[in-house]
Amino acid sequence: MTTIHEVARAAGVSISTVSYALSGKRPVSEKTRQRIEGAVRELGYEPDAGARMLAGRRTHIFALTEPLRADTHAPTHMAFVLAASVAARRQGYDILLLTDEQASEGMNRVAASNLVDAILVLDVAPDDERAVIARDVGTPTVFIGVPDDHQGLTCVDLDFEAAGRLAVGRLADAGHRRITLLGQTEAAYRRSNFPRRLLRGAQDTAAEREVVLDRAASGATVTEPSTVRTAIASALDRGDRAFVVHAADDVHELLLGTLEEHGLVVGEDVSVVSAAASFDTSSLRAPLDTIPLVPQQSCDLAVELAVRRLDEGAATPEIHLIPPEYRSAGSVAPARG
Amino acid sequence: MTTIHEVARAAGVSISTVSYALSGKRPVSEKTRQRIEGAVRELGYEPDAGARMLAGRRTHIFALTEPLRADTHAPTHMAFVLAASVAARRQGYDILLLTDEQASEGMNRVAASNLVDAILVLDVAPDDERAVIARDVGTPTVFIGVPDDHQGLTCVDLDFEAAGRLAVGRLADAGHRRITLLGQTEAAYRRSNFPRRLLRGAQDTAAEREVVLDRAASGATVTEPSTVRTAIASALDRGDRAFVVHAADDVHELLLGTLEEHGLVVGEDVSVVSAAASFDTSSLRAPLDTIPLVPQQSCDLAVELAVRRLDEGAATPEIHLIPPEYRSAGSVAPARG
DNA sequence: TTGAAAGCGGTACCAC
DNA sequence: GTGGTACCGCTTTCAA
Repeated sequence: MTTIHEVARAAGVSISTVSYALSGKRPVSEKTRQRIEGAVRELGYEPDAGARMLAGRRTHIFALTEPLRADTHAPTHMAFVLAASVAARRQGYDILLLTDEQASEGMNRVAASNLVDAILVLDVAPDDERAVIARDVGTPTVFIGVPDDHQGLTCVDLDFEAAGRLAVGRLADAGHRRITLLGQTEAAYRRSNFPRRLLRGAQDTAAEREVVLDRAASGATVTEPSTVRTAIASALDRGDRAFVVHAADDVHELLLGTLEEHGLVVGEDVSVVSAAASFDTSSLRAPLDTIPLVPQQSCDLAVELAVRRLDEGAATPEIHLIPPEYRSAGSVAPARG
Repeated sequence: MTTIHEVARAAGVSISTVSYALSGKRPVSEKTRQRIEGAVRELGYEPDAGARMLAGRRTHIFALTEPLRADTHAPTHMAFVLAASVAARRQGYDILLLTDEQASEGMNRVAASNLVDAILVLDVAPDDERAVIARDVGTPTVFIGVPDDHQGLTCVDLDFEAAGRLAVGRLADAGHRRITLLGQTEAAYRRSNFPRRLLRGAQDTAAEREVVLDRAASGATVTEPSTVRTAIASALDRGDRAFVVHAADDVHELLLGTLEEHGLVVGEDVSVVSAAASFDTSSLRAPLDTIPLVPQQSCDLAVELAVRRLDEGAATPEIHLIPPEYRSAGSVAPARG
């Protein structure tokens, strides 16, 4: 194992100079810096993690807690884990996983042992027990998602309410007076609060714009194709020709397939807006207007907030809602007659 | 922050006694142990991770590398990550995530900086570049999966070949002379080697037992419902009444759905065996004979091997293939006519 | 059965 | 611009 002493000797300088050359916390003459960097490369030096943690006050590790409930949508979840990991690495941090029971219990453990510099919280539930823990661990914690009681917490999330308003607003703009919100499973509305937030936004705008908002869940706990098809058929019977979809990719496929079966062309006979989808909607059979949920965006911000808190000391905890963005793809048509 | 000194003072002993009382590496009288444990609990003492890493030679962290290719099956992958995490925790280890580019690059980094005690490798490709890295990092590495060139590596995996043999064997036992293997996507056969291993086992036994083995892939890169349906219809036309399924849950559903549409009852008119499924087959519309792939089993073994290597020094690298287990559920019927 | 003390490999202060 | 060195908090010899 190469130590900083060997690097110092090889470069003919003291260990403190090596340390400063690498951290940049003190100016080092160009020449000696070059020599040090040469020695580092030649010896394949990498600072010992344990020593760095002990001497410095940074571990360069973030914890990522994820309960992984049985009904977690795996692809979306993986996208968030990946995004968090990428965001952390960009700032020089590694991710330590706290899954399952460890999601809560582990928070205290890693905080008490100074294993991590900050904690990122995924898969946030309305009554998330991690909110309580976050308030009294001394470790900076950032929620990616917003629990009902978010007092004193730092949270990052897409502004789902604004997304709901935006989706309904655009359809209302196109002249639609009846809109169906094809939403998440019923279980999701109970388990998380972001579906409700989107719904509220949609309802508010519907009321303002005086349009009727019909609702259709995509199933009880998992997507039920027959339920979805029936719900869509009913909507069409009612005369609805505008849909806001806030659901997984398979529900999108089901909607587009069912509309096709009914001989309706998206962007002509019917209008569809996909809201807060975390997957790539461009792989669907028809291009859809989208208000995307970009995991990387949330995670980048979360990491940035954590880093800022570490660098600048205590910051005001607050909710950071990312404004939704509307991407047109021609799936919204003017209402007819 | 509570340190070992404070605990020592509170218990009226020296810090070394505290250390030994907690690690158990030296006998400590019952009385003093009680006092120390009391102090620990009262002060909420948790050893500093950095100090432990530096002084001891253990970080109590395992790295978990997962490239997360675009076509990774998210639910299965998540099951493995969770299983690895649980297995590691049971032995007192935390999991550090190395995703994406870090999957390879990170291995060297965490090894050189002594951030982890061992590395677990997920989502193994036939020509996995991590095999090369594993051979020359000084850190014990265990593959969950088997790359083509596994010389000098420690690998853990289900014995897919045996699983293939077992599945075909049972169907042959039931008198079937034509069997269709409804397999993975074509991309999967290129990207991983476990589908090929299962296929080879199936083919071997088919040859031995003189049964015809037909093949049907479930799609090019992702499941294509129409492709699957067509393939099943062809198989039925050919007179095949026995299926081995080695694919994701949606393919299982498609098979069962299509058989139903054809008026065939599983366990009576047709026989179906699900091989190496990592999901819960009991939630399918019909109970299926299963040769399960249990992530927890592989991960427990992988962690055990890693721990053993740390405790006992170098061990012989070798391939550990977990014998498949056949679980009957009445979905295999005697062949007719 | 217990204690004292020498490191582990860095960081960052204090001098020069 | 550079070097010396006192820690950081724990593990583990060595001694009693």
